Amino acid sequence: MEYTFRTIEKKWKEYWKEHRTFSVSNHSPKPKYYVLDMFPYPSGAGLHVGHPLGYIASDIFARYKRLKGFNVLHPMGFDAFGLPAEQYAIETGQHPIKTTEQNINRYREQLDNIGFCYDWERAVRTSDPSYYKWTQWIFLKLFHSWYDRNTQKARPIAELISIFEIDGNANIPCPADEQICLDGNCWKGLSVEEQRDILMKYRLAYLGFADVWWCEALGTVLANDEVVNGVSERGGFPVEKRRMRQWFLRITEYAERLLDGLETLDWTEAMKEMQRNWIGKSIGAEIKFVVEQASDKAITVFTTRPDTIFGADFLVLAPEHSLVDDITTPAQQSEVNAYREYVRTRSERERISEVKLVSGCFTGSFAINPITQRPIPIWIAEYVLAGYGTGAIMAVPSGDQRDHLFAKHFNIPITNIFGARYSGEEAYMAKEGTLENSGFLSGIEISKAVKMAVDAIVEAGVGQGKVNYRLRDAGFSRQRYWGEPFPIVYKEGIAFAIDELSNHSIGEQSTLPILLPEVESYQPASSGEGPLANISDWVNTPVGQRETSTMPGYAGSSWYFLRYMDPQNDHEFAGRKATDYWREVDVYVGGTEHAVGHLLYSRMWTKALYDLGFISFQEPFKKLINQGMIQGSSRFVYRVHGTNQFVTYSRRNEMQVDEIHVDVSLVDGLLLDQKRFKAWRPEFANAEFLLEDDGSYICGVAVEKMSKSKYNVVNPDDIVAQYGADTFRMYEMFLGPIDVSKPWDTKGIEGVHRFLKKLWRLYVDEQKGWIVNQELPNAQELQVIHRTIKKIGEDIERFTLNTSVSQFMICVNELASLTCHKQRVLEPLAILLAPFAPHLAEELWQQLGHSTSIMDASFPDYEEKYITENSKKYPVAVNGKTRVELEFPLDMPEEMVKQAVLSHPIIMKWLEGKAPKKIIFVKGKMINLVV
RNA sequence: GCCCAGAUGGCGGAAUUGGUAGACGCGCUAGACUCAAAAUCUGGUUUUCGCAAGGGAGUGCAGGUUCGAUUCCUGUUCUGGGCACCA
Repeated sequence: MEYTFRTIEKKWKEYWKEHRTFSVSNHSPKPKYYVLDMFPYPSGAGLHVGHPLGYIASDIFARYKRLKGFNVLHPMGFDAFGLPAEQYAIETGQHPIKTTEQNINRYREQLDNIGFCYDWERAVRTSDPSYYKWTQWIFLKLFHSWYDRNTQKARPIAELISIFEIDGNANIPCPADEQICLDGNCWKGLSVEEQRDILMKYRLAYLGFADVWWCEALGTVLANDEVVNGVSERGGFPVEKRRMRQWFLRITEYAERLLDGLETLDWTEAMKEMQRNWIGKSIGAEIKFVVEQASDKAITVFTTRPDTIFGADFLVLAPEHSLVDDITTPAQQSEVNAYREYVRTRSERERISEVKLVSGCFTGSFAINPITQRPIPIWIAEYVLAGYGTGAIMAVPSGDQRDHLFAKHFNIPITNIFGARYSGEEAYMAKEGTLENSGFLSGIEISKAVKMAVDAIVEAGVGQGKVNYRLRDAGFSRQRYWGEPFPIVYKEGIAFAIDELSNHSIGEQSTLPILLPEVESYQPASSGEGPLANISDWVNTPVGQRETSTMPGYAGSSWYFLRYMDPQNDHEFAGRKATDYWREVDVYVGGTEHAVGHLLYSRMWTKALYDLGFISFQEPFKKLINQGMIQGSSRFVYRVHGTNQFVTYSRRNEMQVDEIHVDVSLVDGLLLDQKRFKAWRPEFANAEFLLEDDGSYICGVAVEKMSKSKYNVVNPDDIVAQYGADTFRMYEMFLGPIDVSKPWDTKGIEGVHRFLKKLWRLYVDEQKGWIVNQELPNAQELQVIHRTIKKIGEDIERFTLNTSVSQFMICVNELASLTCHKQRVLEPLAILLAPFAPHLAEELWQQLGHSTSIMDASFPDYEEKYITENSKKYPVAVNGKTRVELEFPLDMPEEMVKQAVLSHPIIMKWLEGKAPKKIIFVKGKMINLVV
């Protein structure tokens, strides 16, 4: 009997489905374990072999945990809202619901093909009204909440109103505008409009303004992705920034907790570091500079180096800064206007990464340095961003390279406050040494001067110490169709949540979910609003207009892990019993590209839901496993320029050639199938070949991203059809460590396939059939299997699954050479294999005489006594170079070992009669003689 | 530009805590079985000098620490990911 993987895999897939083997209950006496994959966006291209890498790893882990006695939640779903589906709709007129449905079905088939143990009964898709109802619901909770800095938690906005009615905002500074100051009476005297305006400045989901890419020619707002080299990707039209009213999430209030929470997480240090840098906490000071010509106007700068205030030679404002208009002198007005026009065409990335080109513009005004009383010029420049700090800096050219380049370029005189350490050529950026030429700070160590400077600033009443975060509030509006509609209606321009208005007054669509309406066209509205603005029946309600933006992609993905816990619940986003049972995700597997987006937003949503009392934990993902990418391995043919002749790899330099991607399926290793190549595309039908001496055509190779256009995409379905899902799963793991990128090479899969066939032959003989016997294993066999049990268990715990596959190979090679067919060895081996090659393991398990799924077996324990060796073959080195291997019992006294080593002829030869200076003996490791 | 990773044979990779560099597999190669092929099995395979025994070099590059460095430190080059509206 051969290893007939097709029959076996089909049989067990049907068995699992029929017996609901992977259906998970929220009630179990077993301890819980939650294993989650980052859910996919179902693109039209389907899955390629790179996508399932992480899914296979987490599937192995989930199955392992189940064998270890846990009740394992391992769900999958789809992040189904997004730009590509909408783009496709614009191009083809097909409704995103339809194309998304098709794509999801395709993904589902491809995933099922690989034999994952997902509980599909729990599947979610973010574009389902039954799902986005709760995305909208959470948005409303954020809208109805504010962040209490005193208790460091979110609270209902109703409680804020109660406080305002008594004390005003005396103890609750406004996060959006610290100038706002009111007492209880003052609050009560405000109009509803004024009150709501102030409340908006406290809400966790709030309306503000942000710059978006506007493309006049396309009449639409573009995503960063759709802007390439300063023009629209579609059509190449000019784009510019336009300020629009947008929803935001006040994630900045959570900055400190997001930072602190990292300490409790089992994530890689690199991942935590990226989040820390993104949050970007910096400690410094805000300093107020009064404008010389208009003493009622002041510019507040944020600096991390208040100690350098004596070296401040000019101020730089972001070109968008609200004071620019006020301070620009008539003489400079046209230059300032022109410069601001230019900046509107620049992306933030370009603005901050530009190093060669220094640009800026003088406003004509001067500001008074509040400590030195010296007037200094006020400039605007693109390297200062409106959204960071106060949108204004004090430039210290002798202490900051950026400022230094600027001063040199515009011939602004530089004050040296570092003496000889400032070269005049480059700024002195180090925070060591003493300050000079700095008034009362002269001669003071920089480390001490920072605090002294802040004290002086506070004393002078011109500023204060300040902690600043690079983190910005998260833009939450998209001028798009394919996303969650907002449950918001504008009544005379004021935003109301639908639950603040009576059902009657809004008319239809007055309760959650606010359904995404059908549209005629996916083109944006003329105003720059999204396509929803075109549906006047939907937009207009008896009380006012609905919000026409939709929510961004990360809305649905910020909380989906909670929905899996209780996916059918139609009166809560997830029942408290369910969330209390499953709690946070124990292991989350996904790519590092989500390091700061999705992973930060999910953390914030979790904290907000925790604060508001809806869940009992405040971090969503306890342990994070990063998964690398599988790259494509492209193949090239070389066409002689201007002809239809193709020259083989080794001769390509003999003539002028064009390198052309050739479909990898037409190539076996490097060998081109010439016949199929001719049939591939009409223009190659009459191709002629200039071949190697042996008549073969050898292709060129490059490792690139897997993509359709490079003809290097490998579909898992094809691999599964040819080798089986079990081989595919093990091969993906065998390729290398989970977290690094590596190229796909179909050729290599045969080794893994051979291994599974070899393993099969331990159990089944081609002629005799089932050959497992009941003999007792000997010491060697016990050592092999117990070593394997140990290694596989440790590897899975550490997610080093590539070495597990190696260990399986070693184990099978050894058992084969021992001709071991003993049930007591092969039964535990089948269980070890179950997470990796589940179909095959089930088949073996059944034939071993079991009537239930192998998933209900227990992972075997190893016994140290079968593994331990009592002697060690020591490498013996002289001066670090290994000269001989000598075997000694592990319990042999050190002195005796040394004696034996010294009297060994090879060692004596290397010692040349000299006595070694030192003998290093590391028990169980090595011996080194130093001469 | 900034932040975070990575670099080891012809290829994917192993070396878990500073202790035999190249496990395991691919590829290549020699052989067994076969009329032949497939499948399977056995041996060889970092490189260099050498008939061999044996020696030299070697983990991107340049230094350093150490009895000993793929592993730690400093600098540097290249590649990948992210940089706030791709998901």
